[in-house]
Amino acid sequence: MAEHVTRGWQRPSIYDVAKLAGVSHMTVSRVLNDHPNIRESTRQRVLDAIDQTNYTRSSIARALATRRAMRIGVVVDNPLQYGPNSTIRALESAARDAGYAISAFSASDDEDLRIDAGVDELVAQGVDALCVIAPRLSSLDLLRQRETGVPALVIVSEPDPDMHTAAVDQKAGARLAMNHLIELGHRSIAHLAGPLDWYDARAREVAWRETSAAAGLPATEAVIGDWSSDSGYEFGKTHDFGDATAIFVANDQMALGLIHGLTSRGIRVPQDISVVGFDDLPDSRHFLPPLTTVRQDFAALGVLALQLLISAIEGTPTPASQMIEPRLIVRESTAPPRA
Amino acid sequence: MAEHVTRGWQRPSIYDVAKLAGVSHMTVSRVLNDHPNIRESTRQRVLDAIDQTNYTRSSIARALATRRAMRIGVVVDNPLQYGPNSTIRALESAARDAGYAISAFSASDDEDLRIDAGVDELVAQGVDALCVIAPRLSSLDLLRQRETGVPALVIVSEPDPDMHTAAVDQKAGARLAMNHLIELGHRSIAHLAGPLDWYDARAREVAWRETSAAAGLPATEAVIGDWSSDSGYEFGKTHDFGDATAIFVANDQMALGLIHGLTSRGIRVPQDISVVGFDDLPDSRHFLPPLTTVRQDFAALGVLALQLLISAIEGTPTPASQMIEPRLIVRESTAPPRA
DNA sequence: ACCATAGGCGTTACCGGTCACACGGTCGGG
DNA sequence: CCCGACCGTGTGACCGGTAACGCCTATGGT
Repeated sequence: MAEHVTRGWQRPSIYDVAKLAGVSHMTVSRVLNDHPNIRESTRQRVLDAIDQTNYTRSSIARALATRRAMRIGVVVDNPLQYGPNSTIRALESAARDAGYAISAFSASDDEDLRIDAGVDELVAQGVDALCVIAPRLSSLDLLRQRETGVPALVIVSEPDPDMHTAAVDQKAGARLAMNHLIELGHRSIAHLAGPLDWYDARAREVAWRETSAAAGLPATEAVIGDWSSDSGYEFGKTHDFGDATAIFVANDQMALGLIHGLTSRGIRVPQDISVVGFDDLPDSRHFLPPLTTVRQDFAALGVLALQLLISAIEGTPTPASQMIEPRLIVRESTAPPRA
Repeated sequence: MAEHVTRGWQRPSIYDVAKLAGVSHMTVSRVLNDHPNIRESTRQRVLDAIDQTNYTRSSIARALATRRAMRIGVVVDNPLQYGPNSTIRALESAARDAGYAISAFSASDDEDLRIDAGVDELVAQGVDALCVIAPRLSSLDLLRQRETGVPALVIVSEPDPDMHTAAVDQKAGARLAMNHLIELGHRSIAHLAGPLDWYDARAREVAWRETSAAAGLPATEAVIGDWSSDSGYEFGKTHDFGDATAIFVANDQMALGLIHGLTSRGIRVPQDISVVGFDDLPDSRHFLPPLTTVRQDFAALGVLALQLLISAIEGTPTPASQMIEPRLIVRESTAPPRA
C-alpha cells in the first residue's frame, strides 16, 4: 500500500492527481465539478487517481479562487440559553444540507465581544453572509451603521425596513398565552418580562399589554427580570403581584425560578396563581407543576433563515421578512382562578 | 469621501494598499506582520493607506499561503445539552483569545451525522486541529481508525494511550456525590445512570459502584436513562428503588424528571429520599427542592483544551492527558435518611 | 580606502484551486 | 470538399496573501 509521497508530506493537490492520471490539472478540476464534455474513460482514470491518492479538495483554495467561502457567520447573544442555541443548531443543520459551513461568534456585554465586534471578526474570516440571533435594541443600531459588504439576516420578530428579518412571531406567541389565561377566566394578569432592551422581551411585553387592554383587564406595570431563573426566583419570593391571579412570564427559566420563589412563601401554582412561560424547554414538562408554555419551532426557523440567507447571497429577490407561528402547550401550571 | 474603486468593487487587497502607499505589496505584508526592519516613515504611510482603503486582510488567502487555517474543528455529540454546549462556548472563547476560530459539527445518531462524518467534514474544511466532545464508546473507535493528518484532542475523562485527552474528572465528581450521601448516613444508594455507551455515564456508574463497595454498602444494579428529564420522570414514577434512601443521578436533567416522578407518587425529596445530580445547570438551584449536584468548571476545561490543542498544532511536547477537578454543590435535595 | 554587514525594500515563486481562452480533431451541412 | 461548430483537453493568468532571495545603500571596523 505505497503512499504517493509528494513534497515532504502534504495533502495531495489536484496536480498530484493529475500527474497520476496522466492528464492536466484542469481536467481533474472539471471532473471534480461535474463538467460535461469529459470523456467517460478519462473521467474514470481521474476518479481512480483521486481515491488512490486519497485526495480531498482544499476548500480554502477553492474559497480564494471562487470568492465564495461557503460559510455563513452567526453572531449570537447568550448562546448558553436554550432558544439561541437551538436556533444555531437548526441553522447549522440546514446550512450543512446546502453545503455551507457556519462560524459562530458568541456576543456578550463585554466590550470587545459586542455584536459589532462579532460582525467584524466574521467578515474578516471571510463569510458569505451574516445572521444575527437574538439581538438587543442596541445591537441593531450597531448593525445598521456597519457597512459590511456581505448580506445579513437578523433574527428578530419586528420587521425592519432596512434589513432582512426572520423569526418566530413573538407577539402571536404572547397572545396565545394571554388568551389561554383569559379563557380560563383570569381578570388580572401580571407579566414578568425579560430585559426590555431585548427585542423579544419587548415584543412579548407589548403583546401582553395590548391583549390585556383589548380584554378590558386592568393595566399594570410589568416587572422586569434578566431571563435567568435567579431573577424569577427573586420576584417570586418578594414581589407583590397585587390582585393578579395569573402571571405571564417571558421565558421558562424565569418561570421556573418564579414558581420556586412563590412556593417558598406558600403560594401554590396553579391553585393560588397560574403561571405560563415561553420557550418550552425540553425540561419544562417536568417542572413542578409541569409548565404551560409557548413553543417555538426552531428547526423551522433555521430552515427559513437559511433559505433567506442563500437567496440573499445569490442575489435573488427575497421577501424582506418572514414569520414562524408559535404554538401553545397547555400543562398543569395554569388553572381557572379561585372563585 | 471618494472610495478607492478597484476592479468592479471588491474588498481592497494588499496591492491596492501598496499602490496607494507607493510601496511594494511585500512591504505592506511586512507591516501587517510586524516585521522589524521597516522604516518608521514608510510604516506610517502604509498604515495610513490601510485605513484609508479600509483594508482588512483576507484570512482565506492567508490560510492558503501559510498552510495554517487558524481554525479548530469541534465535533460535539448532543450540543443542545448544557455540558457540551458550555464546553464549546468555553473553547470558542479561549480560541478567540489565541487568534483561532472554531468550526462546530453537531453529531447525532443519524447515519451521516456520526462522529467520523464530522471529522471528515471538518478536515475537508481545512482545520488545524480537531476536538471531539462528549463521545460515546463507539465514537472513539471510529476516531481511532481515522487517520486524519491533523492533531486531535478528545474530551473524555478516561486517559487513552492512543490520543490526547482532557476532561473534568468524572470519577472524582461521582465520588464527591457519593461521599456526601454516605456522610449524611445513607446506607443504600441507588444510581440512575446515563446511557452506558457514553464515557461519562460509564465513569460515573463505575465510581458509584466502587464507592458503594468501598463503604460496604449493598451492591445493586444501576438503572439506565437517556440523559433526558423524560427518562428520569419515567423511573421516578414507576421504578422500585428498593430500600435505597438516596439516589445518585448521572445528570441534573434526569434528576429533575426523577423528582417530578417521585413527587407524583407521593414520595418526597429529600424527606423520603435524597437526590443528587451532576452538572449544576444554572437552573438547578431553583428546582423544587433546589438540587444538590456536582459542578463542572467548563471554562477551565475550555482553556485547558485549547492549550493542549495549540501545543499539538505547534508540535511542542504535551502531556497526553489532563484533568479538571469538579466541585460538590450542596443544596436541599439531600438530607440524612429517616431514622 | 575597502570590504563586510546589516537595514530597507523589491522581485519572483509559490499555496491549490478556478476561469478564460486556445487548440486539434471529428462531424455535419452547404 | 471546405468550413464552421462542437467536443475534449491543455495553457496560462489570477484569487490575495507569504516566503525566499537579491539588490542597493549606509555604516563601521581595519
